Amino acid sequence: MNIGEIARRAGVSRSTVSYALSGKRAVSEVTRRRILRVIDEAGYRPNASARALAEGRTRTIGLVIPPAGRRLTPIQLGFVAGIVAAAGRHELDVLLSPSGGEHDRSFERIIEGRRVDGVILTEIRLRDARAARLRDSGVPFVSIGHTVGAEAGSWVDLDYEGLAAGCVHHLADLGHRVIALLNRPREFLDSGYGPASRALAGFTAATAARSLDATTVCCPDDATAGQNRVEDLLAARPEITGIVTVNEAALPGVERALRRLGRAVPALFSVTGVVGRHWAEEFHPPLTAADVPVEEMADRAVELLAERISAPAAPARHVLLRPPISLRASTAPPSP
Amino acid sequence: MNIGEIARRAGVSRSTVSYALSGKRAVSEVTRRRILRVIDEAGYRPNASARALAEGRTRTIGLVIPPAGRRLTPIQLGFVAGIVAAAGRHELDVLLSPSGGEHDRSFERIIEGRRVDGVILTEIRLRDARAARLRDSGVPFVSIGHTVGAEAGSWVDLDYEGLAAGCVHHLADLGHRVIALLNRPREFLDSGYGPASRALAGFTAATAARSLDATTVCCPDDATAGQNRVEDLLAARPEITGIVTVNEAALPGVERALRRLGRAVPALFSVTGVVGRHWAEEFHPPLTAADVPVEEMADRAVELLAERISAPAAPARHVLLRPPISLRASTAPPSP
DNA sequence: TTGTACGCGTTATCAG
DNA sequence: CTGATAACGCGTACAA
Repeated sequence: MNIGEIARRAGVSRSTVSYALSGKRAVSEVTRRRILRVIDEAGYRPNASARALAEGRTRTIGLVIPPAGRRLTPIQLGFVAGIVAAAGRHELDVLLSPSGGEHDRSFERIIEGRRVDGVILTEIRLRDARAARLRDSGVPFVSIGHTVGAEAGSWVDLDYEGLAAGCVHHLADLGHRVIALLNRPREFLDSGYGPASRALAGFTAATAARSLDATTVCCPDDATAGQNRVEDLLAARPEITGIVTVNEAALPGVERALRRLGRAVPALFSVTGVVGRHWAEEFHPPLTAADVPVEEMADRAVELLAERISAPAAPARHVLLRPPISLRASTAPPSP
Repeated sequence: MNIGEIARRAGVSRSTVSYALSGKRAVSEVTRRRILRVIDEAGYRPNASARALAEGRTRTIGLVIPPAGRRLTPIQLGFVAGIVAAAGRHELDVLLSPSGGEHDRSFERIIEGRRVDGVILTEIRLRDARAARLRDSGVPFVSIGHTVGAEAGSWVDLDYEGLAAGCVHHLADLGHRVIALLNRPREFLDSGYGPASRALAGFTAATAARSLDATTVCCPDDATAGQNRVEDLLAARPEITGIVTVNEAALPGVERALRRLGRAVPALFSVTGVVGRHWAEEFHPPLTAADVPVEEMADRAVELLAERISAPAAPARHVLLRPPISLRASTAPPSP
């Protein structure tokens, strides 16, 4: 069933059928009703490919995520779910592209074939080949996360610098004097991954401002590494009384390490940081932390992208979110 | 840049350009080279929408996942990542549709607009409105998971019945006489969710066959619930020496409950089951369990779908996987 | 208020 | 071996 057949059955031209459906041109009420009845009887739906071709837009956005090899974290999963939901509210479908490096097949297919009206990039790096590619090709895009010098593109990000500093101040206010930062993996820091480097900057600046004794350590994104790092850290520096972490995947290991070392939380040891709400709630005791507002970030990213698609010439917009630290039960004054 | 312009610059017809690219008709070497050079210079890429229209296929598959409200488990995330990767190997893109209930916007958009050549359904239910809808509309589909009476469609599934039985036999062989099944949430069982009901059936049959004292309990998909369920279970029936679980999200809670109750694993208590490898490895001690072969299931699902797309009339195929139980460190003979 | 023509890429067909 | 043409299916600028 196609629009021509509907037109034939309704005794009108194809354009009249199209206008009756879109309302972009006046169609007499009688004609419109007749057309709609025929459409209803025939169960006609416009073909998306033909529509995309004629309109010059696909009503689809691309969502670029790290390839399957690198394990997706629950936060990234949250972005995917949130973006798909938000896109649905804008009547947009989502094409998933697992692309990391330079010339990625699925990424190229999507861009070159103009399969999408815009792209959302996640896990953006300092020099991001995908962002450069999108700029060159003129496809509107928004990134979740930003890098310095990326002012040209729109982005949504978390103020890791301010949040890490906020955590430091919280611990300092409670009376902690010797604290540590449990950061993301070393490679992430080295490759200029924003959250890792900005958390480090915020932590360093705030501990200096409060004259705290500060240690920082990188940690792979898994529980075993988290356990090892914390055990090593407290063996080397037993005087540490609190940890700020931005590595949520390490949390179960942090919990285990502290238990094994007899550092009861929060009586003898405080833990805080920036993590997904799920992880904060699963921690024992529940973690006092800035919850990553995954859904809000996804919403804003889609919103920004929808804007850039409809007005590509408008100036880029930047959204830097700074959620509050949710007081739960993992921080307290240090034991004397 | 379009194919007509390429044809003009190369001094050939549009069809020759197309044939030179696809190889579906012989084109002289000289002409072909000239065309390819022009294409290269102009940076021409066929428009995917126009190609989809002409070919009558989109080179895209739909992946239907539970909506964002219901938390996605790491296994589901694994399916998404695995399917996207496998689809990429078939030169297929993936359109994500978070759809659960009856009339879901994004699902309808995808099906009615013929935006996809086929669909992969996950989290399939006993009477699945989406499966019925796909059957009616004639869109090829494959489901991950199956229900009785769904013989008409192709599917890939895990033999939860055999796997649960295998876990029971493993515990029975070690000498356990009183064991329990920690199942998925009660609503899942009630709504005819296959893995939950088949695990229950396999567990029940095997414990009966081995004359074991068996208890079964449902458990919401989270750690806190897991802890509560296990604590309640062992308070009511302290003689239980082993647990079979198909609820991976509950595992961190299971670990906590056993520790609190002083049931050292595996010396005093055994734990086994069917869970994603990641969860098995994060458990302390590492969990002896049948690892859900997420990647293989994703591969097979895409493969089956590719077959159904190319030969829709061919009979449906069913793949029932039964991975081995990986011996790690969480089971041992019961203490005397 | 309605109809016509165009654009997009692939492919079958007919004609060289 | 190559070219020309039409059809696929839609939205929409433009003409009537």
